[in-house]
Amino acid sequence: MCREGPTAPMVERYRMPLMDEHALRTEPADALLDGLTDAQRDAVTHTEGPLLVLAAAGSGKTRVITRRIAYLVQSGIPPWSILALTFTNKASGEMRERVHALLGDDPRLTRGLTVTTFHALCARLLRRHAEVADLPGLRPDFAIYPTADQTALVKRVIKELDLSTSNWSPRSVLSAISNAKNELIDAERYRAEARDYYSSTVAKIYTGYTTAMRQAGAVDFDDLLLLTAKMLREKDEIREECDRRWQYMLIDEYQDTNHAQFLIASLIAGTGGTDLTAGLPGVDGDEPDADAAPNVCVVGDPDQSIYGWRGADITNILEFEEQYPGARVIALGQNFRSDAPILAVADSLIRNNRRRKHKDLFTTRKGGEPVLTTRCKNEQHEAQIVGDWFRSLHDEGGHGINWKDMAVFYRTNALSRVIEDELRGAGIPYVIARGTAFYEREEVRHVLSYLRLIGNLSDDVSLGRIVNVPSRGIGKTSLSKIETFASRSEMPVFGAMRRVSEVEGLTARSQSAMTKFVEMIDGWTGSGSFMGETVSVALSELVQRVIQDSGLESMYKKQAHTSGAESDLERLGNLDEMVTSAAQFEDQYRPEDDPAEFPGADAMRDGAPAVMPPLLAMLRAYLESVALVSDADKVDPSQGTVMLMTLHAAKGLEFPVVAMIGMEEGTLPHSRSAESESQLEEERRLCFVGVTRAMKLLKLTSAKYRSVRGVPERTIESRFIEELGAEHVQRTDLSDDWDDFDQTDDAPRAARPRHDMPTGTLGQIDTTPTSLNASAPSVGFDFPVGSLVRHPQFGPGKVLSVSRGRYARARVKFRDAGEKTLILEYARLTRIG
DNA sequence: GTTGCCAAGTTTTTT
DNA sequence: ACTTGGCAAC
Repeated sequence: MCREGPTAPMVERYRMPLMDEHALRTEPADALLDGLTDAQRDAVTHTEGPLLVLAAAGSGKTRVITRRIAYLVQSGIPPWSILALTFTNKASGEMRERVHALLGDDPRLTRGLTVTTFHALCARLLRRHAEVADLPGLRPDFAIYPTADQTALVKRVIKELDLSTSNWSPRSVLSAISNAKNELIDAERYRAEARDYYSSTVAKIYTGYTTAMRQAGAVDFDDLLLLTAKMLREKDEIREECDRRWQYMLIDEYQDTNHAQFLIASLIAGTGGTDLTAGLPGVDGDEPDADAAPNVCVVGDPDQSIYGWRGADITNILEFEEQYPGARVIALGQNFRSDAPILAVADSLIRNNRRRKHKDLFTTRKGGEPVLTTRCKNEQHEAQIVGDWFRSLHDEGGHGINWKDMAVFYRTNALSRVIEDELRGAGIPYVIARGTAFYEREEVRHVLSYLRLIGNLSDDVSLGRIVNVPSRGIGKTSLSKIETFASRSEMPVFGAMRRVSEVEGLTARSQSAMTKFVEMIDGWTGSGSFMGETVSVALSELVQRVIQDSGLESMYKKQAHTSGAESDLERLGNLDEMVTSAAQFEDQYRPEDDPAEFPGADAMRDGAPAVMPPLLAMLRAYLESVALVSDADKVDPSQGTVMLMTLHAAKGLEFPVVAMIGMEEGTLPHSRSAESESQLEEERRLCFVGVTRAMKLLKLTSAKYRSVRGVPERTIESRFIEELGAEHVQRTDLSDDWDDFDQTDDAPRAARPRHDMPTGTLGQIDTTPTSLNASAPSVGFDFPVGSLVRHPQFGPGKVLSVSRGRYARARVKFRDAGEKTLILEYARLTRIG
């Protein structure tokens, strides 16, 4: 994507010599093109020049993308010159895996291949170049603050400006700031452009927030994009390095890119679209000519654009052809996923969007079941209808459907609760795709704050969160004294604690408490040495020590003991899960996969990474990966359980059986989208995404009464139900059928076996949470490795490993439900065979 | 400095 | 319904 001269075609300049050098195959294997439609084949083999692939739902998009990458490599393109960008870690992980599977084991074919998310790429680039990027206050060891910390910080800033947090709600201010950042407007420009009282106040908060973030050595999600765009724009040598390296670029879900992402992609691609970069230093404003047109391939579907609220700019995809004149456009319209009735219904629905390029959805598949819609009495009834439906599909003699082939989608997370209750009661195993929720739990956030502080001792926000958790005698007053001292002497709070004796007005008691705190942290870091450069102390060990030494574990144990509450035991389980997650990270951590590692460039660099102790490097990488997880990342269809998720999280997935609940005005479309036609259209696309996930069976339900914050409210059926058309829809109305409801509520349900074990939940797919039961068997049951066991929920399985101790865990591979880690004390395992 | 209780606001979706 | 923050008692 270099534009060195208009005469020499890219192919010759870059491809030929490299082919010799690597002695790779010159003819891509035909296998890569097997079984593709003509359109798919075109998309795979179009390697040079800009390409837009309009991939309708279910049109085999992933297949095309992965084969295209493999095809490039087999054509002799060096893998390290290929950059594939996605939005979620899950998507990038899958893509990487599938490409590797296509290319086989030869490391020459995959070395340096960059498949990652926008945010992860930006994080790596920023770390690598922080020192030379001239971004004020940005240090290479920055932390990435999740929403909770952003809110805390913004709140502090608002208070410091003597504004009231009720007039200036941190949430809305933060969203204003976020919107600005997505438009690449930094605090300075925001202030310059502020005209009214509101925006000039937000400008002040924005400025204060940015300063506070940098002081804490942190950035937020939006900063990753904003700062990277800025860096690439202003630093010619950095931009050119990227430009030179990544000759072939691929962007998935292009309809979801926002302005910042668009610019980053354009800058790396090497031709920033004339209007965007005109006048910027280092970028000439020439019309991109045909030879210099970058090899950028974007894949997306405007009908699946559902992130407008996050700044996604649908015009990026609609105007791709204008940005890159001469771009090839390939439409993938044939659907390989859904039966005809589902597709027909989806098409009928999406035709109601006026701002849209129509494209035909078609399938050659015949037959299929009609789409079912059911109007229910209330949300409990609705949940029961769904549960019963799943149960009957599963139990159907001989050819029942596996739980893992069923899913429930809903507009808002709050709707999951009733479904959970129902499925749990009906003994149907389920898992909620809620990746972020795990990391937002109080106890998990505490551990992460400790870890962040360890990874970056100037992270004052993290310090503030845990310095007195559990209570260790460093309360508000002494903390504010040390904070004042710290800001006066311009050092981090933790540094100030080292010099606690110089701080005036501290009691001897709090002085010694602080000294003890410093010693504890130093103990974990080996006083900053992180056990040196060679000894690799396991990350999970560090996490374990933090959990124990900090007193967090005993704090929750004590609470669990006194309260006996389920939530406290859950917390202990989650602490354990932290150790497991760190161990998992260790296993898959490969520092050489860092996309910011440029081949050949290492010798030139003198940054921190080279001297960083391995444990510290791993810790930081771990924290980064944790900061960037999403709901969608946690969806694992191999589980033998029903999946529950939001419509947003459902994008990119498919299930034979789908239930969409809450099909009501105000829920879907959501009431907050009532303001404008374009928001309504986005809701319709959201519905469209849900419908097109279904392969065989689809049921949409609504409740006549739904309780909002405890108050039952009468609802109106969603307009989208009507828009599905009548031809392929079978409607059922059970909302007035009180007698029947009473019956089904009591008799059949009572007769049905009830299982009181909670099912996998709590955000972590791989964890089986504890169930609390007074009559839980005491530990001491013997489950040797290899023994066969039965779990009331997950059925038969085999023990893979057992740990000893108070919360002894067993790793069990279930026949139907996959591998799970169970806490023996609560898991009610029985031995069989 | 710590703990516990009551009032208030809160919910759309997520990297 | 459920968390969060402020305030009073210990």
